[in-house]
Amino acid sequence: MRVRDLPLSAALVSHYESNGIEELYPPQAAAVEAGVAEGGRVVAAIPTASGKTFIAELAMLTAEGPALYIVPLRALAREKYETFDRLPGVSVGISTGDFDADEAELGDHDIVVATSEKVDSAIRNGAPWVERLACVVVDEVHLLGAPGRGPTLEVTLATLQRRVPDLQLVALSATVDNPEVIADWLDAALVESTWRPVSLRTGVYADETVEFDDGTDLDVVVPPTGPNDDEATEATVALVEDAVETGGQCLAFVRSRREAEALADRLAGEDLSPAPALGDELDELGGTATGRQLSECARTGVGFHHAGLRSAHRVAVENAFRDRRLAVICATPTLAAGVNVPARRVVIRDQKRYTGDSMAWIPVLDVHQMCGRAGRPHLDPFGEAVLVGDADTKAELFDRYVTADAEAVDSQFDDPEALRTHVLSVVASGFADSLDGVADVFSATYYAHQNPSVDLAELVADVVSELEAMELLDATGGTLSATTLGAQTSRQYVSPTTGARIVSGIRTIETMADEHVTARTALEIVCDTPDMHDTYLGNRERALMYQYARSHAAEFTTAMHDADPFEEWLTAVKTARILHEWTEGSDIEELVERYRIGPGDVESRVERAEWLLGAADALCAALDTDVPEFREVRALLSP
DNA sequence: TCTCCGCGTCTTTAGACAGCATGTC
DNA sequence: CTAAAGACGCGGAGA
Repeated sequence: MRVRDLPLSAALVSHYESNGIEELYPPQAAAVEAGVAEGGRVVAAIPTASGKTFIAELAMLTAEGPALYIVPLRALAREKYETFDRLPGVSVGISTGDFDADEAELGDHDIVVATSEKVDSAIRNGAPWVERLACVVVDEVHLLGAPGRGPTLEVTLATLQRRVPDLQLVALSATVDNPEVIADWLDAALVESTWRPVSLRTGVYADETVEFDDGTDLDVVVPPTGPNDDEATEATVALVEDAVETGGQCLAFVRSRREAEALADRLAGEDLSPAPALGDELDELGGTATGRQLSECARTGVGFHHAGLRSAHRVAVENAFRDRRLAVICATPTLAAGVNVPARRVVIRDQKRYTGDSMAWIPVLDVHQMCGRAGRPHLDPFGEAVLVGDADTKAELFDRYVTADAEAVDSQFDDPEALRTHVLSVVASGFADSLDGVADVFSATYYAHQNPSVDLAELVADVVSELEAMELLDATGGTLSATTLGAQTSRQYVSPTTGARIVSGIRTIETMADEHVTARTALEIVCDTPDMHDTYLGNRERALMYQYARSHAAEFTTAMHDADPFEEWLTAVKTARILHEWTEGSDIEELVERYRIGPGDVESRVERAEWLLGAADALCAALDTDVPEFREVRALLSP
């Protein structure tokens, strides 16, 4: 099947042909046969880089009306926006939390790219463009199974389907174990394939040999390891060097941020592919110890990448790798699911990760996503993924990751926090005003599809009484309605728990002496909510933080003897302290040194605090009171 | 007396979505 | 079902 045979305009056909796309890949042809270009609903469970984007474009370009492309990450939204924006005669809009697009004109575009939360929020707040959609494409639908964010996606899709009856839905998934269940839920045809444009061989390293799944072998010379050398690290170094020496780029995945940096330092000593100019450019992005370490490594062609990096540094590393100025990136799993950064070879040194109480195997799906980064279409003759093991683990790694299928995608909707959030939002946005009404909305979720025997009304009833106790919902006379607080909580897009915590904080403030209400008070409230990320509190800092908490006890809305659990509250105090020092003029470098967090962590917490302080201000209005500190601190956060 | 090494113990551990309203130029 | 590696600190041996 050829591009020119598709129902596309001449301009589009020549755009594709001039980019070397003439003949459809087999999965793309299968999607066309399943009807993507004629308004048909399709779920495509196919590997990364096998032409998913083209399938999406086909659906959106042939749909008779505006299209929405839903992604899980802002960085991905920007990447797709740029891709779609290159299509001739197509107007593209973008809507994410950090990107201020003018809402009013969103409906005028042919394609809108948005994160799933942004779409959820738009639906809740009655954005008019939602009703006019003809086509919705969901990227990475397998995230339906992600705790925390999966429920948002399934409610969003359930609501979209109800509000726009003839909507064309196209869902793109990684290869998972139960794509047919997702397809069945969405009433879509399933296209399943493992075909890739660049062949990929996956193997396990042990004893100086990589044994691949296609029966081939690769010998690697690993210099004898000294007493202080880690065997897996030395093997990783050898595998990386081998890839670079034969003209390929390499991604190395490790367990933690610190190890990503350590491996980069180790590889920098090998002087693989000098790029001094890149080091200078990175230096210009501003100095923190992490930034300087990065630029030093980059001079030798080695980069590292993790969420502790400021986003400007992350983007610079991704771009430098794409431009082939970096030969290697040592990364945590950030790079596995983010923007497109393909390499000739992927080396996965660590396959276990700390999960809060013990070391657990990384999910098969995650490892497959990392492996999927191997092989650049049009640039590499093949891709290789290597799991580093040893004689003892080789067989297990093969069974667990090379031969095995990825996990099934299971709904996480019955998580209490998710249920509270969505019951509140359904009522607050006026989609239902009774138990049965809410249950009816939920009957279209993936959860209901997977658990047909669960009594949704019963599930909802429990949640409703919780929300009543939190003063967010009113259920008198059997009719459900959101209280002013509940409406504001839903509109501000904070979780019910966060809303209730802020409200109780505001009430405590009203009982406090004026001189005790300070910036610290506002920050303590906002940092003590589940919507603010925790900041690790080290053992050594604990005593100091305890002292700090005591000396400012009068300013906090939580009495120390009431804090429960105390450790969690002390963690919130640490975050509040960091943010407070930020508002007082400390720069990232000082904070990073003082509190042992990454530059990127400071950045992300400042961002969230802005959002939550805004929500707190809005909740004040709903309570008919005013705490100017919320606005004042917020203004100080963003210089 | 200073330095360095060996060894036992302590510390730390991936990622990252989201809001708004009202008037004014 | 399930931890593991690096940093740190201390004591002792050697220069």
